[in-house]
Amino acid sequence: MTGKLDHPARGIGSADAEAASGVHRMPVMDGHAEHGQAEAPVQRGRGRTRDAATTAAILDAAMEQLTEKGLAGFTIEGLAARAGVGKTTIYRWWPSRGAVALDAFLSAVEPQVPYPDTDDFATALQGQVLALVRAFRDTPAGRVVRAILAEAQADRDLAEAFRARWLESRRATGRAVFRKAQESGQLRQDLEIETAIDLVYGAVYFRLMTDHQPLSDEFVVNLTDYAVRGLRA
Amino acid sequence: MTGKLDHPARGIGSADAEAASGVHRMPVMDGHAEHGQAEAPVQRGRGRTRDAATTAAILDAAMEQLTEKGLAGFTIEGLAARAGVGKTTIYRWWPSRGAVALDAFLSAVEPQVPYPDTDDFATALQGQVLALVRAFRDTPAGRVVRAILAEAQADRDLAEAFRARWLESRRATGRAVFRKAQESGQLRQDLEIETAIDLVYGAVYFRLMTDHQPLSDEFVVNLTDYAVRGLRA
Amino acid sequence: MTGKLDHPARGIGSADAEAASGVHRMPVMDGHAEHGQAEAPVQRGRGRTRDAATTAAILDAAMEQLTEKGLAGFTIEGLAARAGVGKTTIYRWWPSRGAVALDAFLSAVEPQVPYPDTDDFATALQGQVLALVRAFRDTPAGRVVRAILAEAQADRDLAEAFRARWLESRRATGRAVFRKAQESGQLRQDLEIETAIDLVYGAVYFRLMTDHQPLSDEFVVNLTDYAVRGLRA
Amino acid sequence: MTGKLDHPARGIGSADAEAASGVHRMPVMDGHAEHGQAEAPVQRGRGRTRDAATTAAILDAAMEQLTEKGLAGFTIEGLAARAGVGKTTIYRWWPSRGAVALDAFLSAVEPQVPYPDTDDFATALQGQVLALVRAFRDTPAGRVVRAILAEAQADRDLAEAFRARWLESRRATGRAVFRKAQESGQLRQDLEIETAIDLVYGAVYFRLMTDHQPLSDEFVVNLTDYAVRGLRA
DNA sequence: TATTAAACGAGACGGTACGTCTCGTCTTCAA
DNA sequence: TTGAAGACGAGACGTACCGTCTCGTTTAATA
Repeated sequence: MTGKLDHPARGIGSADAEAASGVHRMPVMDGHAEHGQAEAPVQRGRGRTRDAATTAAILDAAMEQLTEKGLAGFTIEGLAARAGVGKTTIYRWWPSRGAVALDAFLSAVEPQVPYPDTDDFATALQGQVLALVRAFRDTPAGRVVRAILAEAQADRDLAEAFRARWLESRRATGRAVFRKAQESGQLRQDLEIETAIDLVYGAVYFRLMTDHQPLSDEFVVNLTDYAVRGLRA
Repeated sequence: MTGKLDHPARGIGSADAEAASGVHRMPVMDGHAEHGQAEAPVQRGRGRTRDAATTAAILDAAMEQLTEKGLAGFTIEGLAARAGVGKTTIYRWWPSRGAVALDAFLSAVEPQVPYPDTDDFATALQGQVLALVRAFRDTPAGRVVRAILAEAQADRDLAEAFRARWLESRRATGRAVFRKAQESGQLRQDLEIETAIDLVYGAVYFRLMTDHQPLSDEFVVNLTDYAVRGLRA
Repeated sequence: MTGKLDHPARGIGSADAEAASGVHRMPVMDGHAEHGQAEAPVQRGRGRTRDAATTAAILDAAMEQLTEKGLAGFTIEGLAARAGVGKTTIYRWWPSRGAVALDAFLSAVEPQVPYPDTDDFATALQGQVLALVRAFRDTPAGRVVRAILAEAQADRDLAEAFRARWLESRRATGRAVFRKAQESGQLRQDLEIETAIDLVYGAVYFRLMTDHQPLSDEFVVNLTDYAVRGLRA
Repeated sequence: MTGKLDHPARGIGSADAEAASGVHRMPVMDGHAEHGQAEAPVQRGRGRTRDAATTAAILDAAMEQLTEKGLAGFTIEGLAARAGVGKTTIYRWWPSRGAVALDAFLSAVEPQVPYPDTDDFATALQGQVLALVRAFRDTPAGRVVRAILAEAQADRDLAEAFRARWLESRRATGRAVFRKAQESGQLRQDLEIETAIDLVYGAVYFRLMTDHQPLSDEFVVNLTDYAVRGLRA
């Protein structure tokens, strides 16, 4: 939790602890949200319990809406209509459209994206970048990330949440790979790892956002080749 | 002109010819707009002529508004009020708020940004990246570019215009430097230049957009160091 | 309902049935609207119910605005501001400013306007015309009717609504008086009643609209005198 | 001239003198405007003289526009476009759209509408009312008068001009007929003539404005019949 | 015959109001 | 208490015209 938001189960935040444990807790319901760890539905008080189907409908509708209509057509009102849900229900659980988009994105994409387990740094890096680029290029994920990043430029909470729940979660994994390669002598000892990571991924996000050149496989091959040469011992 | 917009002097576009010639024609008036080449104010028919002061007031107000209020507070209505101008006048010349932002940005930033003229590639690159990073970090330019890029995610025309009038215009210069270094043997012969450029600048724009790490001078030093190593012969 | 408007409670229409029963159903809420007959608030589904205070505020503000500023100053925007209400709320219930004016007028004037109960036709007629003329001359009603009639020249729905809800409702009463006088031998048997009514009231509305001569009591006396002579057996 | 308007040849006004002489001076150009009396074009200074064709084009376009599009579609901007004329030219000669409409109406309708010259009052009256009703019913005149009257509800100058240049001009003729009939004993001696005129014409304008019953020939026959009975000695 | 001032077309300009859209909040009823 | 429905105040959107103001061009009386 960022602590800035007063609602008990709001859809933005939950970064620090998760980053450390590598586990991600979704604000969405069971089944959709849980990954590797049991979690009680937190039953408070008496009233009607939260409807898992409703939450799922909202997140699914969000992905569809974003994919079909793009950022401009992604409104809370339209989302509510598409999901067959009251606006109140959305506002009860998420503070903004960006927060919904982020949750929808994470719940859809997170399950994917493995990390090739190789000892060869070059192979591992290329494999991972290729997986990311293909997700951005061939699935709705690209469109959605663009939307979230755009939205985040005017929404500090969303920016922070995206950083913590997507970027940092992936960087953590990446960082480990870089460190292992450093220890095994494949990368130079004095490497500034954050900059090194940006060297590779910055280019990917840059093409995603500006689209000035395609996110081709060839691009990934060249990019990782140049990067590995630049970072090795 | 992109040819997609029917208005003779609309604020987005003017890409193709300019990219080729390296000359940029602003939709704004003389003085503001001209760079190195005489240009007729394009007298069309009779009517009252466009008011240079008004255009300037709008662009100035746009920079102020964006800097102070950010993307969220940058509305056509607010801009008109601040510039002391009718909304109609803005819509007459620009198709969207993004287009105004782009023109305002270019007319404010373009005059700056030199290119260090050195034969040493590493020095030249570092110098230029440093200049860009400092502009993004220490002037309103960074905020404005973020706003434009965000806006461009939902506005294809703006995306195209930003690409053509800012990115491409700068890449053209950069490309020349990369090629010269290639010819002098400082860079490998089979270099895929577009990817190489992204290797460097992608990281800069990534940090600009996500803000996960600061755009420090040290970052630039490391970044260009790694890149140069990765790209050399 | 005229059936031309798709909204369940739109401010124009509701003519036919009402004319027949002499009962008028306002689109406004209870208290304001009901006249002599119980009526369910038409509960549709769940959502928040219409706010009677808001409706009243709008109609009151409409009367004030029309009275003070006249037709030219009677804008939806100004009305919303004066009533402390969002424009949306007005557009939700009325299709045009004319419709608001009509409702405001009817809800303000309807409660008044008795009909002298006499067996003498001449007396009854003069009494009623005098009441109408005095309302037009001495209360805001005149100004408002002029505005509505003006607006109706370019708005067929409003014209129809004004006809049905004001004119026809009053003609129905008048027609009865004329018929009774006809049966008691005070008026000629072959009287074309519609024309007869226009003979009297046409002159009143004519002076209201053109103001070429004052709507004086003396005018009413002469007018009804001439008319009674012209229509008697 | 009303004296309220400062422009030398403005399209509203010219009431008093004309009413007295029965002659109507149009602010429009020769040929179109003059009726029975020579009039100097009032040449002031040297410049280019007013273009009769332009004026005619504007008035013709005004009639067409009003007839086709109605009051709502009758805008200065649209009129200028249709007439192939600059807005300035219209504003130079008329203070408002109502003024143009009035001039257009008068220049189109005035030439018509004779007055049957009979000694029998009933015949004369019926003849004239019939002519007016047919003009309102079967020509664009009706539509245009409705537009002008509507506009006049929010434009005192137009109201005054309409009264003086159309209503009063016709009443003057009518008054003479009523007086002659009074002298010849066909109408009662103590007749209040203004009211008497309204008795007849009020009904016509009422039906024109409200359209609650058709402006049929039969209506005219009954109307004048009842009126004549009511006014005779 | 050249001058010159008004008329004229075009259209830029600061405004106002339009009617629509979406926001985020609030209120009501049903589950 | 959740959730769907939807009323509500707020305010920006992009458009249409308003009436005023330059512009450059045309036209005809005047000097």
